[in-house]
Amino acid sequence: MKNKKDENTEQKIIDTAERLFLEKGFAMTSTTEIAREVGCNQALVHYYFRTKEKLFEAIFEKKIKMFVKPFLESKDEYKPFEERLKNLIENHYELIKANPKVPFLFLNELLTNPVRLESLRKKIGDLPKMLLAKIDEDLKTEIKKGTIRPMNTIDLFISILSLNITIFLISPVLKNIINLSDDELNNIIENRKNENVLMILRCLKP
Amino acid sequence: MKNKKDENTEQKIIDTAERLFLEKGFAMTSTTEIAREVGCNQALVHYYFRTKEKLFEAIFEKKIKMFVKPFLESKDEYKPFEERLKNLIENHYELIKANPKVPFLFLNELLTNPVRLESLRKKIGDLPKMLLAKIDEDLKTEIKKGTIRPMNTIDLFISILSLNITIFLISPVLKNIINLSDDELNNIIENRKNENVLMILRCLKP
DNA sequence: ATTATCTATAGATCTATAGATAATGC
DNA sequence: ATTATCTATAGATCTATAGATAATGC
Repeated sequence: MKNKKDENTEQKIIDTAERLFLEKGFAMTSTTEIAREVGCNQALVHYYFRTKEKLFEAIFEKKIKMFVKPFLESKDEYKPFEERLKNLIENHYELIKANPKVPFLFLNELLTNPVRLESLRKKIGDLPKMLLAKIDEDLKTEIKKGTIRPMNTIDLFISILSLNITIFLISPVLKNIINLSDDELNNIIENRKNENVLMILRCLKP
Repeated sequence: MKNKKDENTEQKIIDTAERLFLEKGFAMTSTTEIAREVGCNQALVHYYFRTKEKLFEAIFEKKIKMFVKPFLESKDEYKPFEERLKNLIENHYELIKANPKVPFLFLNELLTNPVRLESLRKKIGDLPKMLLAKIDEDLKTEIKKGTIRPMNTIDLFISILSLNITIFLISPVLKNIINLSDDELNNIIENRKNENVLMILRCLKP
């Protein structure tokens, strides 16, 4: 699993760094440790990526793109609002499920490093506002029609994000503290997608 | 604000350490930095607390107790289930609102340091399971009565936690990325308590 | 020739402690 | 006398680079 046999060293470094950064964050991962796990010497990590910061940024940016991309490819535009919303929630959930440690990485690095937050803002610019505005339009139309209770788009957004990310943020802690088996945890995770959709759709009702 | 004039040095060290640990986590805060901000030399931090780890643990434990305590003092037992639940959500929300950086501290330290997670588990033991069991009893009764749809207690718990913590976890990021003013952010935070109660109560309906 | 890998090391932390000196309490 | 504070320093990292050597591509 870890070593696709003929992976070159540069790729091995990226993969190992990604794994360690996701596990422990930037600050707690040293280039020495990355090199040790790759099985090369520490200087080689710097040969390929010059600095630990640049190595991290390459990985961080890849993850950001992975999480932004699906929201740019908007489809289903002809379907009714509720169905589009359901798809949005489910796709978002599946994306996180496939990358369960990414939410913590984003949170950790954006909260502890103001420079990183600032550079993210510069990179994505108005994108979040535009996406929100798009949903806002839809929502306002539905509210006018009376099919949805009056509410702010930002609140809807926060509700979805809250429900979708938290289970993945806390699952290692939950597993340990409540003493859950792998199966029990998987059941919970499996079940939550529907639970989240249900909660959001119900909360929209007038 | 920062210096209650005649605070002694030991207390100043605790307060400063708490502030820095909450801001940047254990790993990214050095005893050198704590001392610098306190205005003493670095050796003094170790004089009072011997190790950085012990200093952190003192603070961490205080925060854990602060968050566990309200759930041990269960009152309102005569009131109807929905009202008790509403109070629980609101009290939990207010507690986090008063300590908005604590959720990140817990998450960060419990996820990146397995030893800390293990020692927390040992300390609080069966408590979480017992609290869940208590809610479970209530919930089962209500489900039997038909006042609440069939659902798992753990899912209810996760929903509440998700909705209550996330806004505080993400607010610095949100503020920057969506470019919110302090007032706008405060409005959102003010509004979410009701929003969360509404969502949870609605999701319980049969 | 060029690229990949290694050894060695400078320079910057950081934690923790030893031992000296100043302040305080009796 | 005891407690609080300081200076100095050992020892352990860690990042980044210089310069040597091995492997590869033409």
